[in-house]
Amino acid sequence: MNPAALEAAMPLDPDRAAREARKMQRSRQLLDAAARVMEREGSHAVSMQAVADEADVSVGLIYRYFGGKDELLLAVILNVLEDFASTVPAAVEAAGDDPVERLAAAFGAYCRVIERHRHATVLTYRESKSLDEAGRRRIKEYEVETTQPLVGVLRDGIDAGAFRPVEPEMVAYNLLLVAHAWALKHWYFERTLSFEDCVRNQLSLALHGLIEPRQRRRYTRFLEASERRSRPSTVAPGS
Amino acid sequence: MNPAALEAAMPLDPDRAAREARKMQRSRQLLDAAARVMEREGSHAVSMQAVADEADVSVGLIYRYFGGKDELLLAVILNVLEDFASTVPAAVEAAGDDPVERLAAAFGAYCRVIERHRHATVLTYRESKSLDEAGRRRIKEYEVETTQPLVGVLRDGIDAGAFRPVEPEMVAYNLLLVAHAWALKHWYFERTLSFEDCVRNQLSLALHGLIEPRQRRRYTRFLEASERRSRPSTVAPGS
DNA sequence: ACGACAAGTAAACGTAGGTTCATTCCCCTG
DNA sequence: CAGGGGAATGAACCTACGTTTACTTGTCGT
Repeated sequence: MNPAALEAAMPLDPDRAAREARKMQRSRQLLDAAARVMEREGSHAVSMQAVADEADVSVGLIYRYFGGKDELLLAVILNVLEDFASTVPAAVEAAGDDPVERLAAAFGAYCRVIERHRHATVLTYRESKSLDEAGRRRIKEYEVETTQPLVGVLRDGIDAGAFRPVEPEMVAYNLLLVAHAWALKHWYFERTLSFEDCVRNQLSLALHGLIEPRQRRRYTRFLEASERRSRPSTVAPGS
Repeated sequence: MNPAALEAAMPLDPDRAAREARKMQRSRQLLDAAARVMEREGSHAVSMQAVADEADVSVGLIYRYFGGKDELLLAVILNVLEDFASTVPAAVEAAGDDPVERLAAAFGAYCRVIERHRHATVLTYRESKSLDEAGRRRIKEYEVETTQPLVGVLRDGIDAGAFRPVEPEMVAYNLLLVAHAWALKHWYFERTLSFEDCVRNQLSLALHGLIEPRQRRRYTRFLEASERRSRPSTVAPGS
């Protein structure tokens, strides 16, 4: 019997419950501190001391809540993935039945999670090396899982004739990558685009490659965003 | 007067030249060893000892050729970028005048460089933190520079009326990202795709979003690759 | 008020790994 | 053969950091 099962067996103890709650709160605090510290000094690797300082606690305390640095790191990363898992499907459901609307909602939600956890996202790429094989597997599997809403939306859209018959898994992962790009290449994109503009442009670009040509006219509002504002000069287009 | 200038002033000294050549050779050897060692034990951070062992030299020797670990890392990364800078423009030139052909050549060349240096590429994401600000800036600027061929091809294609009027910088960077994805998410893509198939699919997908609708019919050979082989089952497409 | 137990602290420890340096090796010239 | 100088070695050094642990503080029931 694991602790969780035991707790479920006796849900009445208020003392136990209160302590659990405070423990959760502390965990969150530490997690947030860890996320924040890598936001500030993005260049150095994250040291336990730095996390402790950020959270205004002592180093030793972290070890009461997390088994070690690996576990803390893993927790930060999983925290992001949980945000995907709870946010994206909800956004899709709220978007109605139209496949394009649903895809737009899913992608938008995905991007917004990234924006919320921008630095934790790059952490996934930077520090996943220091995790053991089990941790890495867990992250990979969870990441694949978070793309399932996108895959579903794409598949439905294809079956409904709104999208071209592409490989949904591949396209979904491409969308994931483009979303990650906002975190990974932030120094590049922020030079010319705001977050919202970036999302709109990327979505428009993707939809141009996805939507079945005959359906185009119904979705012009999604498709216009990525066009350049200035016309391409006076050169005659007929080559 | 720096050493290079001095050497240029007396190009006749064969002794000096021979030494320079041997020095270069050793540098390459160490660089290759560094690249290889992170290929083998991809998970751990790369230790100087490991690099030394791989190159069959002593640790101390590395410091005769590189100022320290940072410099070695930077050299490995710049080495990849140099490959882009020398390979991609050549491929574009060899591709003729057609904008789509040129883009396909540029993207293909880009991807092939990534494949050649797959592990060094993920290194760029993983370890760039341990570089100083100057090193990181250098990498960023060089990276932007390597996308210029793509930007040029896109811009020309737009002016020629072959591509839709998109933002060339953004699309170019998306292509770069999709190419990097082969290295970053190799564990995912390799499950279902060979390298060549992946490149073809990605290119096809991108072109579907790029090519001016009226020009489509001329480029069907590029556009078919990303279609699913099996028809989407017997579900009636009319929703 | 007083033990008892959880919550929290900070100094000490251990070690991995980057860097240095005294020494040895090797080749070339006189 | 001698000796000089660059190439190469690897053991010793040093620092940073993850982890442990002996200790202090706070809280609660009786």
